[in-house]
Amino acid sequence: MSSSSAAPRRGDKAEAAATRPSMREALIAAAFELFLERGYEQTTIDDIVSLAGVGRRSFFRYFPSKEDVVFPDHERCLADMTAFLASGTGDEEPVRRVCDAARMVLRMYAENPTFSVQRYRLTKQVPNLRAYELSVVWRYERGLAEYLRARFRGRRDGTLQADVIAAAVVAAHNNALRSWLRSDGRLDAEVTVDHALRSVQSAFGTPPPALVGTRADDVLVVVARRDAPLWRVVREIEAVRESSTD
Amino acid sequence: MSSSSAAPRRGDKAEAAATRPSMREALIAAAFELFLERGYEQTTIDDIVSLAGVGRRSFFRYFPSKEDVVFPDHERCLADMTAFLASGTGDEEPVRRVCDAARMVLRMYAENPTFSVQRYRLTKQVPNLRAYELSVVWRYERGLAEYLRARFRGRRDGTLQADVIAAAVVAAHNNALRSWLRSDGRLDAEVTVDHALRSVQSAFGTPPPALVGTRADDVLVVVARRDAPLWRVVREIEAVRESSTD
DNA sequence: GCAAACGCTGCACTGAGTGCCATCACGGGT
DNA sequence: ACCCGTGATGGCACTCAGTGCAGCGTTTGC
Repeated sequence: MSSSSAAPRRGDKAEAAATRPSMREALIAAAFELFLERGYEQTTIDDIVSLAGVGRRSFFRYFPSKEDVVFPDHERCLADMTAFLASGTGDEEPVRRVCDAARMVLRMYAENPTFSVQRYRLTKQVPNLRAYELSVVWRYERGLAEYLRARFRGRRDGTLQADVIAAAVVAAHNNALRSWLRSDGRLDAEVTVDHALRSVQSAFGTPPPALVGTRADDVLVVVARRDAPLWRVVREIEAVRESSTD
Repeated sequence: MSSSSAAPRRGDKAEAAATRPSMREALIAAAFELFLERGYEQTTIDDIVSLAGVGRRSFFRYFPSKEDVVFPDHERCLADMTAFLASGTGDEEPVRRVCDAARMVLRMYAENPTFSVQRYRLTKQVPNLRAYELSVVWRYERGLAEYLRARFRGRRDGTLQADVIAAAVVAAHNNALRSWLRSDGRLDAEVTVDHALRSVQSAFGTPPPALVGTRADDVLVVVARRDAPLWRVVREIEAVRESSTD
């Protein structure tokens, strides 16, 4: 969604509320038209505003910098994600929660496949845009990390765990996202990201149920319910190993 | 090492090879003097070059952008790290190897504590520099990920695992690095980073040994050597579960 | 109908970054 | 000793992103 979905019909005053930022949309459309035609760096702000038929100063009213026009929806998405994380009751499984937050972000990409692919190709070859994207991704990662830090408060190495898990979730998400963007429609975004996140979730998740761990000399014997979450098993193994080996 | 360690004595022609870029050092010194005195954004290139007593054009001969002068040593460090990763025989434990690479980077920070702390304070409050630092960190992360991808070639979800582990290593490294930079000398850099990396290493390490997994009805029985890397155990469990439950 | 507010525009200015050419120091060759 | 090629430097002019300011037209509230 975001950028190009809303048609920029103008004139009617009743639509002002719904189509308020028609100028914004026009600028985005003009910018991408030129970026795709002659490249990002070969396009100046003047080119964009003259194609959109607006004043140069207006561009910077809607976008603080030239890079921002390429990521028009991330500000809102980031706010959505933060709101989602804050909306919890506090007793959810933290790792699952941040994975769900990542899935939200993916959904935003998946809503506008063609736009996302175009932007991907653009950012892939323009160092400036790549750098900007990194700072965007960093803010997502900070959002996840802050949430986890709060949830892990008091836990040993809580902030370390939080930062590492946030980074792993973002990396998995991006890996899957890029696979999908490169696949040209042959992959399903949700499935791809689910798979990637599941591997992170199983590595770091720390859910509920039961399991028994026993140690005999230099062999470890574990008996677990087949439906036990993998990570619970791992934690039990860890506990047994540390109580003995250390 | 890096910036300010080499004394910029000039004149002797025999030293030309060793002290070649004395101008580079002068520019870095002038830049930091002004950055610390009046701030990064309040300092123009003209201010720097006039303090250093050189022509404006020469600045851009040594630094492609204003941001680069803040990170004068990363280019070399990145090359060192890449060379280190490439220098292996190929039979090292991959995760340990990338952790060692991260330790190399830390050592570069630790060699110039005061410089590193100054830069940290600068980048923390200048968004522009923060963004630039992200792109630097990203290149380190890509270096690690590329190495792991090569080592994991053929493994199921190899690139995914590689990206996630690289991200986790970088996150752990940065978490520890920042703790150290904030600690004002009260922490030991090596110890702090070692601790952080060890937690990642134990979570993702996948070294040598053996393990047996068996399934009986709705119960899973796992027998593993006590020194088996945790992750290897998890992978076996995963394999058994998927082959049955799916 | 008026006034305050808001959105849009143009203009002039700063500062980063680049291309081009003149200059100068140096080392090698004659 | 002289000349010349090379490379490092400096100066100049230019493009372009981004900002502050002032003017102006439209909308909105009273």
